[in-house]
Amino acid sequence: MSSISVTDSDHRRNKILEIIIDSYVSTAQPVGSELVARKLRSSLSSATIRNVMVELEQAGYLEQPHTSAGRVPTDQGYRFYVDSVMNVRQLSPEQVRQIEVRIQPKELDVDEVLERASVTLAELAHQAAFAVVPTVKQSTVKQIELLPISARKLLCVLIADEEIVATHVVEISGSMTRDEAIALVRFLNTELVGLPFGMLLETLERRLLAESDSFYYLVKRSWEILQHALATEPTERLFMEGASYIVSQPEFRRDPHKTHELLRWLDAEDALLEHLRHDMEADGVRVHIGHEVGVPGVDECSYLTAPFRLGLTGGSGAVGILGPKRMDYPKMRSMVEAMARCVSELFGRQHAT
Amino acid sequence: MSSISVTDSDHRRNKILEIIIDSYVSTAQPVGSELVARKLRSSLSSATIRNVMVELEQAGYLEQPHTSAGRVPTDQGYRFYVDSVMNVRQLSPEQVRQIEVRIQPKELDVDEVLERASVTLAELAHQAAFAVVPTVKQSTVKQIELLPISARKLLCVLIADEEIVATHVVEISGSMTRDEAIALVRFLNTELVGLPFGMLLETLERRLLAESDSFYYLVKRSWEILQHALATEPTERLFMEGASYIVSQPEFRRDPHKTHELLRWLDAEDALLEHLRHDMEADGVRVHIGHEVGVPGVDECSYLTAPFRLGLTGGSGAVGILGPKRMDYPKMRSMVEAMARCVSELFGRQHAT
DNA sequence: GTTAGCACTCATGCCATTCGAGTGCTAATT
DNA sequence: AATTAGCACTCGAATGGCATGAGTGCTAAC
Repeated sequence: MSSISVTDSDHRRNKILEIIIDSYVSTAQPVGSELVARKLRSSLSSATIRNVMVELEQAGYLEQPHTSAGRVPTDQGYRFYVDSVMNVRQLSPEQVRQIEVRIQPKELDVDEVLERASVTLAELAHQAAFAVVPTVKQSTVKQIELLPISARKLLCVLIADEEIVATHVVEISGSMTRDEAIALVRFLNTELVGLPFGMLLETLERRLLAESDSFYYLVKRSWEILQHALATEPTERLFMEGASYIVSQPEFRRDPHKTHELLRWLDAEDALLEHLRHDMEADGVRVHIGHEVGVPGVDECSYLTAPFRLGLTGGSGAVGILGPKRMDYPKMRSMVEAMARCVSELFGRQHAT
Repeated sequence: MSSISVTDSDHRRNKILEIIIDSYVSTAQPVGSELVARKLRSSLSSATIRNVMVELEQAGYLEQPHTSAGRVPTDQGYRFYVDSVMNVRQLSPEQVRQIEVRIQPKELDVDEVLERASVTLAELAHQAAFAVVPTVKQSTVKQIELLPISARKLLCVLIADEEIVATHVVEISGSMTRDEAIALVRFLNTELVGLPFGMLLETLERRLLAESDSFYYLVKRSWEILQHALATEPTERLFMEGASYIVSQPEFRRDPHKTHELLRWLDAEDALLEHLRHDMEADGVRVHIGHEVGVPGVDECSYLTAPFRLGLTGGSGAVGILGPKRMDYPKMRSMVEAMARCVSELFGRQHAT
């Protein structure tokens, strides 16, 4: 009996929290008890709502900008809402189809797809959107080619399983005959195919130590070339679109300093990637709210990420949305989720054929 | 006699305009006659300065935010200043060396150099900086290679004279034997080398019309492949860095709407490129001030560009700085100029070897 | 041509005031 | 025991009056 009443009152509390957050999200104004009472169909008076609101405030979910104002969700409040209160929506098949159409590339190129993905996400969500793209470095060797382009220069072409391609101009010490080049390519494509790019150098080094290797010279040359090529290859690339959506939000109009801090963070791609790297290995949508983002100046923002994988062997990446903390989480969540699925499927299907 | 007095008074007028602009640039505050009188060593009274200031105002070079405020330069005032008043500085050899060091790439890759160029420019100038990079499409064919990567897919590698490389995965209709591929590559590299990439398709089409061409099949196949490869190849790429510097300027702190408009413009890369395309063909530094930029919302900004060329045959690009109209033009000018020269030399020297 | 002197303008900052949205508390009601 | 009406209270936002002072334009004298 007591348990029933507890869940009942819990349910009501959550409902009220939901109304407050929904309202605050759409108006950016502190929410008063009167308004909640009106939105809540069950005819409770504003006084009762007020009692519940103090509970929610004591629980750390709400706060007041000042004594005579309505309530505003705290970071913890948003967190609880996202984890336990909001009802997760799904995009309609129609909306999903729209995404599919918009990310369809002219040629199946990872970069192109994910550039499109971030643009699409930004436009549909009216928020800043991003995509982290795995490069060859995260994948396994499908093919390696060397094209001589001048006396001392080679073009080293790295092709990963998902047909991600990276090219690097490598300056070689000494000269290289045509036959040598052919032998080298043959060696690379018989010995290294299927290995992760990340382990190539290590593998070759191990073979170098096993001295009497009859391929010693080939192994050494391969190592030199790949060392150069992989050194300048980034592990992932970042696309970012629609930063302008964010600064049009009232919280940033009020406080230009926040805008500056935010843009400084976005300018420093490396710092951003460092944050996103963790999310790429999660296996579902992740939400980071306000201070959770962990960057001092940007506690007014939240971001959501959804990971994807390219084929079975391929590297992993993520798409995401960045906006003010006060954002429509259910909608944003469904969007990044759908986008990640579309990207995965696009390359999964591809991989199957 | 009268001519001497005219130039004299002209000279004084310009000097006063210079002082006003310099002062406004560094403080963002309207400049009063008293302040100018103090900065101008020749002991003229503020009253005289005021008389000159009305002249300058009537000439359209200055304006007053309101009756009881100092003067502020108009767009036309900046324009006159940039064209005729400011004394052009040169960067010290030391500063130039710093730039050279910072843009030195690990491997000689156009993208890498110009990414570094825009980052460097942004950091040194404390302004947003950009670089427009020519792609293969603007250059001439040095080498073309085709690598089969699966039954129906080729990797088409386009190498331009300056060793700019572009790769495209092309899906081919029907199958292609190994011999065919070899013949095709030989054809491409004997018939097309030295031609501008922009004219390849045209050239091939002309040969197709000359029906009895013994290579008919090869020509047709080449056309198909190159058509796909070139279709998705952009003509230029844009690097943009340090947008955060701009929004920290007082004009944007005061008016968040301007910030929004500016970022919207920067978000739309295509529109931006359209603007920059003209400047790339100029043969010196170009300055666009306020409304001259031609974008309704961004009349608080100016940008400078300096073109560069990659080698002799290579495509042209530009580096530039974007900041508030109220910027240190002499300094910015010397910086973009030096940067463009460094980039040109880096590739020029390269090309010579 | 230059300058001292002066009246005039107008944005800015400051203070007092009002206004009202929203609260917390208490006592009455269900 | 939960809900609610009633009410005093708080405090930000908006308003208006007022003093301040920076900077101007004009005039008359140098």
